[in-house]
Amino acid sequence: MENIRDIQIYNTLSRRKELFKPVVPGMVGLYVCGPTVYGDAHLGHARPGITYDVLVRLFRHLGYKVRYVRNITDVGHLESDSDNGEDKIAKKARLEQLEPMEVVQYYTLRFHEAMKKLGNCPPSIEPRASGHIIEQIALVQQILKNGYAYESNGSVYFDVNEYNKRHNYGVLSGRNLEEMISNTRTLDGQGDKHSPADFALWKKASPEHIMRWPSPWSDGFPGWHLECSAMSAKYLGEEFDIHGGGMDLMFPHHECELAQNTASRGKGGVRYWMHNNMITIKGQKMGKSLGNFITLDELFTGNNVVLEQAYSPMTIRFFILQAHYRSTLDFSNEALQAAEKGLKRILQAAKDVKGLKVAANAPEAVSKEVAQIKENVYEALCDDLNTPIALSHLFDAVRIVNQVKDGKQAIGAQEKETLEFLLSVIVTDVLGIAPEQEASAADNGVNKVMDALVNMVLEERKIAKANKDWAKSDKIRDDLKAIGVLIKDTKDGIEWTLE
RNA sequence: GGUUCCUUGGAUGAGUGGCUUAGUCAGCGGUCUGCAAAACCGUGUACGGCGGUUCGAAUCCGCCAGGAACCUCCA
Repeated sequence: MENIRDIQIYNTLSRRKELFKPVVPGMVGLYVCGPTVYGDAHLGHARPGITYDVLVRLFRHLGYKVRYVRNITDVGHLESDSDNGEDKIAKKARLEQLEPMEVVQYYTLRFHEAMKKLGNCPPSIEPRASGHIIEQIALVQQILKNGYAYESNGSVYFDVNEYNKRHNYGVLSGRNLEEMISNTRTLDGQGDKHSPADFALWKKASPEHIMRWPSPWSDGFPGWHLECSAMSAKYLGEEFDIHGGGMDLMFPHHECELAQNTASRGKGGVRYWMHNNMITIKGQKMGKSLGNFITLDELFTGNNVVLEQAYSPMTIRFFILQAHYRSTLDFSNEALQAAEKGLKRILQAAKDVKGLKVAANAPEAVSKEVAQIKENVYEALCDDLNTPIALSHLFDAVRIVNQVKDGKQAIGAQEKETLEFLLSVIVTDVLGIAPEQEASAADNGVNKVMDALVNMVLEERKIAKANKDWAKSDKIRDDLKAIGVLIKDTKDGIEWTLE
């Protein structure tokens, strides 16, 4: 456990990096917008999952106590903001002839599974919108009471113009209200709204709408933006540290959330807004609208025409960590394949570092370099979560490990300890990069038998080699390779790994 | 149309006034090896174009070109 040190975080509100100062010393409250569960998670969903996971891991590593809240949106998220916009969950349920909550349950479990495979820690609290209707109604009442909302035909809308008289609607996303209104695409009227910029806090349900709850205004359902305001305040308090999410949520979702917070309790409630950038494919955003997304399951199995092969969850994680979270990251087979090899290299070194021989004393240059690498890694991570730079320094550590392994460099016990720390604690605990979980065969004895068999075959090969029977020796190597056993002849003997 | 952002070598992707202009992958040369694999060492005409500011710019400013995101749902 390291001591708490300064962390810089880029705050969307100020558009610059700021020194992180928690509301309560030593504690971090983090709220991240989770998925709307009406479909399988795709590569794009992996990004916030991994980004905020590393943030949480870093804070914890540095000694902070973190409460990580990530919601599940299971109601209120409409296909469009027009009056006939259908609820995403309800639509899926109708199409599949399922109960909406069956849809929610199914995709929530699939989401959890994918996040787990990617090595993400589960959130401390994972609240659902449908479980917080009471809190959301109370929030609407408070906003009404404060004069920033109006009821219209059973629905309640946020009065953006009224709000903007005293506050600034648009601070977060950097736009101004007049421009927004003048640029609003003309829909066929605006229904019950007073202004096109207004957004729904509560919507009256049409007769066929199944997901509905009683409220003072109508049987209906909460607006999409409401859940995050209600649940973040409930679990993290009216003022908390960090709110994260994808850049595409900045407007309108986060802008509205901020307005709701301010309208109900007089302050925005969030100290640092963090936004991760998008994953692109051929330069375009991967997303539902363009239909150009690849689901995580497809990536893990290779089952998608654009994929040349399957990519392991850790490869995906490594791929994402090799780019800074505020940059776009372009998907391609080539890039994933590069990530796969880089990952393998770092994991191999993480394994090798444990067996390194230690010299009585190390050259001063190496000693200094190793210490410097550790410092550099921390500096990068604490500089707005610069994982690509942190990884580049970790590869310096990898190089030293390999040099020592090859007998071309000497290190002392102290250096070895630091290298081990970097490649286990930092790589595994902080970045969450761990060797892939072996198949479930791990404990049923199959592995023991496998070990014994491979070793027997290798013994044969050793004899062949001793007799300079290269044909036989190579055949054994090729045959083993065909079933996925890779052989390396090293000066310390033969090593083998499963592909 | 409005707002904002981006354009770095073969691919990916950091950096952001000068310092060695990361790293990963690929390529090339070498070491090691029976060969291979791995590893190590060496190796890269890179900063969209044109101007300007500056002693000095890929980094700041302006214009141009190309691309993207948001403005409707999206992580």
